[in-house]
Amino acid sequence: MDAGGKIKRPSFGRAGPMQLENFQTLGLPESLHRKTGLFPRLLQAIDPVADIDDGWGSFFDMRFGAHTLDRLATSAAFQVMNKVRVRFAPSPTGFFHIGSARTALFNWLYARARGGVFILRIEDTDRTRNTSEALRVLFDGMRWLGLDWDEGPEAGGGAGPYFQSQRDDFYRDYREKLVAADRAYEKEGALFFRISGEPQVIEDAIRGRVERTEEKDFVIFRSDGSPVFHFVNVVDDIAMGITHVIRGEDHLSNTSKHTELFKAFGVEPPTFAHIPLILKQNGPGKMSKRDEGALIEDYQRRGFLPEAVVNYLCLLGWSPKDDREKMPIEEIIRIFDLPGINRNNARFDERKMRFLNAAYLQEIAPDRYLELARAALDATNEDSAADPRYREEVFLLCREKIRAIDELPGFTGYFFTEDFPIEEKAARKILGKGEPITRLRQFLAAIGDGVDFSDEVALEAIITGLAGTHGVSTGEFIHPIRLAVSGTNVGPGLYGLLRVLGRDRVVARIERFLAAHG
RNA sequence: GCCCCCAUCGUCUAGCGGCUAGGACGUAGGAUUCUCAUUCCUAAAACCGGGGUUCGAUUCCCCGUGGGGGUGCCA
Repeated sequence: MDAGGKIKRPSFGRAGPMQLENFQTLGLPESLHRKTGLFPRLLQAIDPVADIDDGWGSFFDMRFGAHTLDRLATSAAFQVMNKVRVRFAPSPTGFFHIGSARTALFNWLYARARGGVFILRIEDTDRTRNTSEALRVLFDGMRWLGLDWDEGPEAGGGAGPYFQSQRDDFYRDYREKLVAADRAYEKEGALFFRISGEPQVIEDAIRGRVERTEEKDFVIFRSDGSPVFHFVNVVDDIAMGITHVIRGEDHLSNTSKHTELFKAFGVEPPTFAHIPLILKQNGPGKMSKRDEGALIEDYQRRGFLPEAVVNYLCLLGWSPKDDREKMPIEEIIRIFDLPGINRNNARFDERKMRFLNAAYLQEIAPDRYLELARAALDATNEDSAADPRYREEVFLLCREKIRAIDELPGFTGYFFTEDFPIEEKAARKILGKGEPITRLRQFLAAIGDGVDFSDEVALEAIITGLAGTHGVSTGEFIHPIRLAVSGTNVGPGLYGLLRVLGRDRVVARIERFLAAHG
């Protein structure tokens, strides 16, 4: 301990195991160090960057009987003592930006990882646009991603109201405190905050120590009487008992204003964690609303799977450190922590998100997939007249080919019309070698005597039988058949394709093809 | 201009003094003798530069450079 009666914060490194010397710095019995595998988790469960004051001594003096430290870290009593309260505080703009979504996600993850409380607070001061519509976009997006909030609009909670537009009483009270303490003064109609001018040191959970000195007094109430962001943000965080402020790095430079305010109110600032920004896919700068792929509702509309979007967003600035990428959210919650977040900005890459989406898409329940597929095709109206059962067969068949639902319409065209084009390039490639016309005739002849088209195995047997009989590869049959029935050389496996199209379509299409090309 | 943050393949990342610098997306070949946008294998592909510290730096420090952010009576 130093003269101030406080133990200096030990340097744990970033989520690494705790060193013996740090251990000793905390004044803990050396024997406990043998449980070193448990300590990092315990310490992180408490707070990776909190000031270690003498509360620690008494904490460790408490006896938890036979409880291991591991159990202690997750015990109900411990959780209550150290309840994490985080908030996501968006301004309803009518869009749900992907960067905002990730900020919400990291807050939510942290709350869930610590058994804490996730609060949604709406920063709707000086709003003029259609707020209810903007709120709907936000709530829909949050719920779609699975980011449920414990306190906030439509959820209640004891620290409300959760709309800044309804918190004028708080702002007035806190304003009075500053005026009474001579920390605020009026000038040109606006109310200015009188800074201390002291260097503001923040121990960022991600970046470590950051020091910045605020140099000018700043406005906290406009001349029209309305409070500005810095003020309401801090007041609400105090009033709502926020313990950890997890937000974008674009706020890092503002944090010195905020710590000035916290201190002016006599409140110890919360732990800050400034997460890196998401940069646009192409070109310089952070992603903005105008950029391609910037909006959550866009992915929702295009039929992306929320678990894939969430998984991808987790990987943008955070990693499990062990090469895993596709992970269930429960597992991410289990190992998520603040120091594990990167410090550098990350460029958004829709291709990788698409890759993850494909992986999830192949494993979701058929009913869920079909629902998404129907919605996507309803938009094109291409298949409106088709039999519902047939539609489902088509969608299921094409699932393996697509990475996201928005690619589905590109695969289904020829299933729903007899007037599909024969791709010139594919035709040239396939008709140019072997004896495709002969093979088609042989195939027609072979299926003439009652092959069961609902049986892919039987269909395969026909083709392999024909290939064997005529001494050619199965491809000699497969490629021309695919071309004749679909007009292209790419698509689902042939036997499934034939099964779904059914005998009537297949025969008619091949005959028509022969008439045109034979 | 001033202030703050950051820096490993094209992209997302692992690495916390000694490694053939690992994985993933994407890309290029090949395989699965059915295409392919699936799967599998292989390949190309990175430590921004310069000084230190050290027996030894991708790793620690400093300076550049580059990128990002802030600097509103926006949030």
